[in-house]
Amino acid sequence: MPDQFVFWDGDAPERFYVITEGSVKVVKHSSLGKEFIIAFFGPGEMFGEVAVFENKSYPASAQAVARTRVLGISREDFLAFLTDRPQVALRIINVLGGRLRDAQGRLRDLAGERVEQRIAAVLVMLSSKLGDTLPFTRQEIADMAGTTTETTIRVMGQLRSRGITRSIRGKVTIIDAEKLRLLSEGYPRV
Amino acid sequence: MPDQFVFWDGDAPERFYVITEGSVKVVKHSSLGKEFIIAFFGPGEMFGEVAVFENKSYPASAQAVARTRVLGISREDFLAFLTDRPQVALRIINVLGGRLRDAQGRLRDLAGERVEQRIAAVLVMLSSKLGDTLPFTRQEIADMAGTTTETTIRVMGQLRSRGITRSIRGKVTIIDAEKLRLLSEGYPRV
DNA sequence: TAAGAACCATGACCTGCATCATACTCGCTA
DNA sequence: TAGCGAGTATGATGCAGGTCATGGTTCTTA
Repeated sequence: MPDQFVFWDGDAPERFYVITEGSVKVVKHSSLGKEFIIAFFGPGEMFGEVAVFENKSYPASAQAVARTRVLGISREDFLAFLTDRPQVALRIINVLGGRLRDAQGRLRDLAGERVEQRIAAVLVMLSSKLGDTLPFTRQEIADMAGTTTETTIRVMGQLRSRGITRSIRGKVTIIDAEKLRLLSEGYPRV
Repeated sequence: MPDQFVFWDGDAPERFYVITEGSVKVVKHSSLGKEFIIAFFGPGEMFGEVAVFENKSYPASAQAVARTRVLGISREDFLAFLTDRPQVALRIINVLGGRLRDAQGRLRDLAGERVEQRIAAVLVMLSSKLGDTLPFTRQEIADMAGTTTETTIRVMGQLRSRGITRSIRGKVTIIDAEKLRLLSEGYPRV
């Protein structure tokens, strides 16, 4: 179901999940309740596996967006499955490595760059996974870029007037991917 | 040698490293050259392994602090070593998982919290690895918290006058770990 | 088809923090 | 032991972007 939580930040990690249909956002809340979206996952992707491996409570919450089906796999089952399939372990290392790389890149962006650039970076990142049409509201984009809805609306207004994106209610279309990429890398006015 | 680089952001990943002596900081530079410290590693810890596994160029630079010795391990050697030692692979998954968890926690902090809180979070994180006396300058702490040296100095001045930390030239000592933890979690004035 | 709820948009204001400037202090080494 | 560089400290100033308020528009569902 939309908006239903698969697990909450702090829950004990009974199982991790693979998405068979729909998508899931992983969110963390700041001390004042502000939401920050750590990642979106779609069909075929897994989430929650870090907590399961470490056997520590989930470090974030997972919430379904749209109609979603997930497959839960228990810790024991998976560890047993893993130990005599080294190839799978290597694959997982790769997935984790990729996510770590992503997270660190975003860290740098959040720390050093300014909003316009951060929003551009989020859009680039999303379009690399989802293509040129992104099904997100400004609210959600704001939560991913670590800024406010209002600021995102203003920035996206400029992007539109510069012919870089177009958008209608809940959907953003990237027109000029190249300019967007330049922006995300810090070239001032493209 | 101090300040010497082990590898640079963008280099081809020939090997990854294990520290035998000294320590290493992993840094990324923003588009304007501002430095952001992603992680510090000490003896026994490895770094650069994500790039090696994925066989993509290093996503950040690694720079020695103090006198440091590292052991380099090549991609082929390690993959060969790994494939018939599933336990090692599991161990690596754990290490990566821990780092991912860290990175995501810091992401939320950078996005949602304000400087004082972010600096407190950095100090808490460091002290959990290094104990109560931290060998860092305000400059370095600033680079980890994603702020400026001046701001860090001001904030640390307040922390000192509130009896939470003490510090001399290049060293910070945590007096009241509990208050610091509360601060890092967002309790306003402790 | 009316009413409510999301979403988008814009203006006015204010503040946290970056930036710039200056100066003091400690530790090193020539 | 003088002098220089790195670290620490503090004030003045400016601005990016957060906050608050208000209104319009599209979607939904009763």
